[in-house]
Amino acid sequence: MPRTVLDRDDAVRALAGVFRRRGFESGSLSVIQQETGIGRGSLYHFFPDGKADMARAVLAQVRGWFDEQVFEPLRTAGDAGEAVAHMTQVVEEYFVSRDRVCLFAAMTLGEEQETFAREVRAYFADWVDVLTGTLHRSGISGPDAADLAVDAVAAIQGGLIMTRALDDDAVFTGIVARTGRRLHAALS
Amino acid sequence: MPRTVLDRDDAVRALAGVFRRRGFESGSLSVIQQETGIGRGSLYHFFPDGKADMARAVLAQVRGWFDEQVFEPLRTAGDAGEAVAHMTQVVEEYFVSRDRVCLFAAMTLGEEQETFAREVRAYFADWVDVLTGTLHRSGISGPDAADLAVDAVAAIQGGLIMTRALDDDAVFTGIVARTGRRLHAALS
DNA sequence: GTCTATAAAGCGATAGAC
DNA sequence: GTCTATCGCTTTATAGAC
Repeated sequence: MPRTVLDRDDAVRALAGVFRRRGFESGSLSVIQQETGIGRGSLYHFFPDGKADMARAVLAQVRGWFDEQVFEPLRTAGDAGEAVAHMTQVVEEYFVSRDRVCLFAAMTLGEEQETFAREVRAYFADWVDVLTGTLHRSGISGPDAADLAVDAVAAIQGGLIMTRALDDDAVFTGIVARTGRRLHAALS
Repeated sequence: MPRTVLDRDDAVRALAGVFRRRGFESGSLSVIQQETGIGRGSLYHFFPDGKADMARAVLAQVRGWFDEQVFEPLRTAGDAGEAVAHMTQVVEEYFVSRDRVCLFAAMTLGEEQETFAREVRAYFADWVDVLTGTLHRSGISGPDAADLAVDAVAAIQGGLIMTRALDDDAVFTGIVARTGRRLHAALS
């Protein structure tokens, strides 16, 4: 028996995978144990409050990734067109390589909705706000920029649903490409 | 104690409400019993195979509603502009009055994904196909019509996620309005 | 930090009376 | 068609050895 010793970050990454594949409710501790190879003891050592702690940690890790890779580049971008191109590229890679599931979107359904309402709202509000800012700084009016930003984030999220439903990655990549094109057209 | 006697359709409607509010996995039989007022006995009388039967029945009822109210009007429409306006109007009313949850979209996550993959795929594929047909018949090229249709359905689904996440109905109604406008612009 | 055993509660599903 | 009682199983969470 290997009895591997790992740190909390490894556990969080493994948990994120399980939650994406099985959902938060369905991903029982037995399943988590099997699919991650982490025993009950370790799980409760890292996450004393159980599943709620695990979900919190996973969401925080996703949030951190978006802060670094998506939100901050949009905030500090010189050229809005490049920033939008960068956003669509990294977002597409991110979701395609992670089972086409957005864990924050998943948290808008079911019981866990209320538990993580604050974090979920902040994630989407910040994404929209920071994209609105990028568009606005390059000359688009406030209201137009806000509409374009909401529509873009919604398109990406809807694209994830459609690509899972139709079981076809091209649906998502097509939607992301056209979303980028629409933003680009508004910038010129 | 009332001991109300009801038929299967009443039960299906009540179940749909519970599944929209709590999710399919979280909606346990105890919760279903409490929130619908239907006892375990009645539930298993109407749905002998248990929760899977209940989910199947609820999805079938939603599918029937969309066939009548959305898909068929799009198929038989004379004027594409009117048909699109009708679609956006009834779809907006439907989801706003039903907790901003699309049960088919909810079924693209978690365990139940595989169980209902066929029905989920058919729902979204038919919606996209029938809308593509409406746009194509009014002169839009095949590929363009298909892209517009996928984008429109994705926008609506993404709009539901965003409106739940931001807890603001105006987000959904705004997205639906602009989606209708975009389709309308393509038709002129 | 990891393991196993186990407690306590909740789950879906069934049986049989009414 | 509805009710209640109950079975068997799985769940989350804990305890204590290593």
